Amino acid sequence: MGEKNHDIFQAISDPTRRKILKLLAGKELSVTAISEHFPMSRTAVSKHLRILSKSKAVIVEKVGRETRYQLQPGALYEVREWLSYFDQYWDNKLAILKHLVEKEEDAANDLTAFKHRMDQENNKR
Amino acid sequence: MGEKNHDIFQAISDPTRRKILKLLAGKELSVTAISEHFPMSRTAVSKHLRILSKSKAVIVEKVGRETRYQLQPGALYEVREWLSYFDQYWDNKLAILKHLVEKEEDAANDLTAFKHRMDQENNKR
DNA sequence: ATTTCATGAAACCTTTTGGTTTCGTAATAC
DNA sequence: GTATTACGAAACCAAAAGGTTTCATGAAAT
Repeated sequence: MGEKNHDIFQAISDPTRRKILKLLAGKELSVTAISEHFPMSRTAVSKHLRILSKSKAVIVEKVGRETRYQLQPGALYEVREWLSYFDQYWDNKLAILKHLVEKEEDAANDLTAFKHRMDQENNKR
Repeated sequence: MGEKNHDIFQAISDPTRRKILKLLAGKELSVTAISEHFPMSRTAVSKHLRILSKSKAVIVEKVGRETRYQLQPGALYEVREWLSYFDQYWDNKLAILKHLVEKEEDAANDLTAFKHRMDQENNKR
């Protein structure tokens, strides 16, 4: 399986991996704990986790004899960024609007806050 | 190549296909026109187009002897939706900031542009 | 009518992907 | 100390992905 794969798009292209990411949302889980949710071998799940790890979508932490995986949502930023390019071409304006109203108002505020912090970061350099 | 593939995540996992989608943003293009942008055969590009078509990310229109492809951004909604699930875990602002810093100014500019679009959308309401 | 152009279908090839089973090893439990 | 647990590495495999070349066909141009 891909050893040099750092591509987040590739990482989330597999349904099993997408499911793993959702599983890890909020809680840190061990390999065995994760693999219990899937009808495949632990080893197979472990490989998926490696791929997710290479793409920085999760981070690894060794705790005793377990390997705990944790979600790192920041890696999804690249996808979000790519998607946003198409915002202007989105023909289904109602869909966008609905989305914005329901889910992205908070995000907008967060982004504003970021912008501020970014500016501060930039000024330091 | 995948004959029964309807998965938009799979469709956008390939960099060539992502580039094609950007190419098609705004303008309708023929197979030959599209393939001129890539270092591979026209046939290969044609296959990518079929995959994009199966995932509904583009629509086909026959015009005389050419086949014109057109972006259908609505297909990306599923991805957007999936991503939005992680919004709540994104409040790990340091992670995002880290990403931004790593990506330097470009990301910052993109963020600004994003913010702008958000404001515009919000003003419409 | 003939040639040229735009394209898809088919056959083919190599690499990658997603899975398996087996085995080794380090940490914990007994 | 021995057994058990948690895991990864390795070898292997079938299928899918991504590309190629060749050929057939329909539309447009000459």
